[in-house]
Amino acid sequence: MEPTTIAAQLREIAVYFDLDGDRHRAIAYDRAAKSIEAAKGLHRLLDEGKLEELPYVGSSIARVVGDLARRGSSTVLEKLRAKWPAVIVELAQLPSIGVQKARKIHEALAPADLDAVAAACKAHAVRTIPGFGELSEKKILKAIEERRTRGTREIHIDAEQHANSLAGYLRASDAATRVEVAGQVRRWCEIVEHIAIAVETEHRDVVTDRLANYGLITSVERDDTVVSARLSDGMRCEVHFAPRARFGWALICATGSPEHVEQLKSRAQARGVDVTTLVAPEEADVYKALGLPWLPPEVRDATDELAAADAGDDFTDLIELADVTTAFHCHTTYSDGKDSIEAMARAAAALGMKAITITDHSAAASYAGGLDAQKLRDQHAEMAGLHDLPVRLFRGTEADILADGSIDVPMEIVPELDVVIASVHQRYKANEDEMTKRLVTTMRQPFFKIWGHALGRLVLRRDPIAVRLDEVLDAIAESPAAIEINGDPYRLDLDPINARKAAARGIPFVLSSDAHSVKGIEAVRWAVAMARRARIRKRQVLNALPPELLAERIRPLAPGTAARS
DNA sequence: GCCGTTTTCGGCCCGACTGTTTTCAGTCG
Repeated sequence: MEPTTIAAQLREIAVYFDLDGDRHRAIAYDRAAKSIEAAKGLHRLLDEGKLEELPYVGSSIARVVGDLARRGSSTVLEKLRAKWPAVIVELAQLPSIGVQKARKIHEALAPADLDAVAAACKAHAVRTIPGFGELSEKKILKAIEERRTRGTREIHIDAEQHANSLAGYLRASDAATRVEVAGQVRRWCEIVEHIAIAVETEHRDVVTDRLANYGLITSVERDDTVVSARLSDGMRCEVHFAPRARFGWALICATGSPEHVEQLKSRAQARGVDVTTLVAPEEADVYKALGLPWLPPEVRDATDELAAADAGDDFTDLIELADVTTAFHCHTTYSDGKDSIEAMARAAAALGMKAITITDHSAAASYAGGLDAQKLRDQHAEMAGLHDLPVRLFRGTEADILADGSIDVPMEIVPELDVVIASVHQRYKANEDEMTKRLVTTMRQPFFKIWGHALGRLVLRRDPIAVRLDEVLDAIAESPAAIEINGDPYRLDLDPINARKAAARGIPFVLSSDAHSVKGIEAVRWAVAMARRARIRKRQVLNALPPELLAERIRPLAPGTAARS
């Protein structure tokens, strides 16, 4: 079981102790949850019996964590769940409702579930409880309705952990011969609305019983072929079951998108194929029966993938992680990174990279300890002194795009740089006209630059900047420039839909990690996934080139070009 | 339940904000 899953259950236990009125014990579990999440190598600590070395983890919580990790639940949690109705915990986890309000509602109305709470709000029964009024009723109703329609939403990295954790738990069942994570996680959607898992089994009831015992599951609805469950944080979870002969179709259905599946059904009907009875243990067997090549999950978005396949595109030349030669957009201790140049370089090599671009912040990014020309030259001096590194080093900068569209890098130092990334870090809220003009100006700068985390969004946390993107893309297409697909799992920027627009203009890409630590370099896998969703091929990705060719393509000034000031 | 001692039991963050009140309880970061 993954650390985040264990932490979620510790937090659930905290809610119960809060309900019991044991505030301090609740805080202890909350703190332990945070500690478990932050722990490095939790399972190693567990195996070595060293859990209690973690802050806020004592002998009691260590035992609970051990139980959760080994068998997916703990007697403490089971007893507390038996004592308190699920509706209280669900209520307490709604926004603006906490443990106290949840308890008051339960004491006054004893609702069976959230639907009953919603009904009570509509009947104006909640406002009769001391401390509640008209506004509270409206807020609660809204929160319940939002949860019902949307469930909870998670960014990909979080949903992936939840899904892997649940899949691992189901794999331990002897009755499950194959378990695959499917759904939006498998399609690398930036926002995941529900988790989906496909299970190959001849004994569906056995696996369903095991599912119901998973520590994070609060309710299970059994259907014919799909079991729908609710995780304690509100996330919906679908498990698709099929025997071996039908697993291919089950995995396709579980993966989606729903529209893609509908298109396949129509196609099957037109061809007189019954996909539900077809003997097809693998997805490829189903696609083959429909006259199609196996389609990567990333392109199953019901835009034009079937038409493209019919026209001969089998998507085998989409960019892959193994194609990436150069760890792009990496920060070091010179600005706001956590690790040294050498450590970053060795980490890139360990991931199979042949080169790394060191691109610390520029002077305007004072909050991040940005480098001025002198510090940049100091950094270059250190790089020149690093011998016997397993990768080639590129000297770069992630320069701020200033309000007037100029790039915060002194012109006299541009010829000394191997690469310039230009990003917006300030004045995010400029209006659409200003932002468009600013970025068009930036892109038309006469030297080669890469537009970093283009729209500045943080998934589910910050909206993209206001800009007429088409105008900026047109400017890039006519200028020495490329676009970054930033793999930081909180950014994922430029997004796949807009990246397709850029790709259609022939604009080249770099796939970066925006790493601020050695671990951060691995985030390039999200950049690759976003690029695959945008149907980007290996030939369109600059850092899939061998480093010596990459160097020529990204050098800010062509050899012999004088720097202009 | 954890922590840190005044070493084996007492203390555990707090202020802004909101909605409900008429002086405060509860949530959130």
